[in-house]
Amino acid sequence: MRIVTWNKHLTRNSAVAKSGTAQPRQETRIQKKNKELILGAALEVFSSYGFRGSTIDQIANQAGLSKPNLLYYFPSKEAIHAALLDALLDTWLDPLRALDPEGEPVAEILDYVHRKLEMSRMYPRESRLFANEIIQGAPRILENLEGELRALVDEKAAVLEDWMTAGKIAQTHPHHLIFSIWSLTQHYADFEVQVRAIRTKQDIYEEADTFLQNLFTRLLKV
Amino acid sequence: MRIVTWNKHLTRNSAVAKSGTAQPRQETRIQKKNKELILGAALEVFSSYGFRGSTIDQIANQAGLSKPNLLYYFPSKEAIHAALLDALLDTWLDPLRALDPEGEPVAEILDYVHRKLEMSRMYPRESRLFANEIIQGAPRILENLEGELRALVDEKAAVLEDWMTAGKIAQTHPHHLIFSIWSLTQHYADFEVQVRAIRTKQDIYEEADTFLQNLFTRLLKV
DNA sequence: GTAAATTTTGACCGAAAGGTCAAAGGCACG
DNA sequence: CGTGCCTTTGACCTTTCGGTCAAAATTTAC
Repeated sequence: MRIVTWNKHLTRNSAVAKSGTAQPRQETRIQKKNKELILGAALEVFSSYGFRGSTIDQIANQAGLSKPNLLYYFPSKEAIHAALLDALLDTWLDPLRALDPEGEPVAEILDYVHRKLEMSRMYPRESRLFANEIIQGAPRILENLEGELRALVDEKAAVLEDWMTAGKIAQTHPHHLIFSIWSLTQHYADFEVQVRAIRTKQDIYEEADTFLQNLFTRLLKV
Repeated sequence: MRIVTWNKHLTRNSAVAKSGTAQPRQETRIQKKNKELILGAALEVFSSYGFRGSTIDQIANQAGLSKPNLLYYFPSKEAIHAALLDALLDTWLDPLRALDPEGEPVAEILDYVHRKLEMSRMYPRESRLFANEIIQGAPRILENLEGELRALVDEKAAVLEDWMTAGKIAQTHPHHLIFSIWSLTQHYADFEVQVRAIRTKQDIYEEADTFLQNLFTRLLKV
């Protein structure tokens, strides 16, 4: 995925003026700090209100910066959003990538479920950021879904299918098996408000883990 | 849930002037037509962009009305949204209400799954309207979630628990069983773009139905 | 310590958004 | 066929929003 870093002020810096070639001068400590600050604030805001529902002022406010100052680091609201999705999309799929074709089938899948649930527990805002984006038609990441994501899923679905053919796990639809893992685990992050409105209990994720491990154990048993 | 119908023009109509009591004059045919038109358009727009991401102009445009004309029927953007959620919340829970304590346990649950999936297939926009609202913290329906919804879920969870105690279905966490049905079925509506990006196939819902029936059959088997 | 570069800010701009209003255009009914 | 209510509209108002800019403040590099 394309990394978005056209810093206005960096394109007219001394490196360019002196050498004529546009080799990006390295980030200053302030730049690094503030970009992280902004992305953190943007995650908070975008995940709560969606792209169109969020304002630059909200993000700047959350980050403790003035609006023009924020726009000094990112050229537009779009750019912040893109940078966030960009950074996230990669790490978000790590649990699925970790599914090992050489491992013990049932354990691999149960591990995947566990890791994915852990992602919901640790990074609910990230989960909601994606959820918001996808519910609203994924205008900014459709390409990635049809490209990278689809390729990865197809690859892993093939692994699952092999396991089924080999009689290591029960026959089901491999793609829908993956969908089911996503939906079940992400539900606890994306619909957290609803879950907590109904089930007022501290350790929701512990209950969920027990429930899901049992569910998939039963589903996969040959 | 409170019904929202303070039509500015109806509060100063002749019925009031003549009798002194505020008995709402019945809706004209034009009012009925246009209100439906507006709610339909609003569903389309709100479900695509969320509340804050949608504009009155978009809705008016979609409905083929001018903005002031739309605001003649509903006093504000808020009011349209409230009316939509209001009407929907009720019917959305019908499948769960239909779960019959006297029925055959496994069949009842499998039917519920089927009905819920059918809702996703027939009313994906309604599903996304809720999803948008809940992901963004459910600011407008939190009360309903903690009230009506929770009561209904608790009631049905008790039924499930009875079935488990009686050995009619396998032991699991009843609340999470309900959550799992919601998440699995709604996923196909809410994340439709993602599902279709990965699985380019016409009859996704047929596949899903087969998959889910199998999943819950296995989960519930004693 | 000073010159150059980086960072921050207040003032400002044009467009879009939610909503109002008065007046005009229809419609229904005696 | 005219009177009174219902419906529609264009013009307008205020606030919010995304973004710019020039100048001031601060850091960095020598």
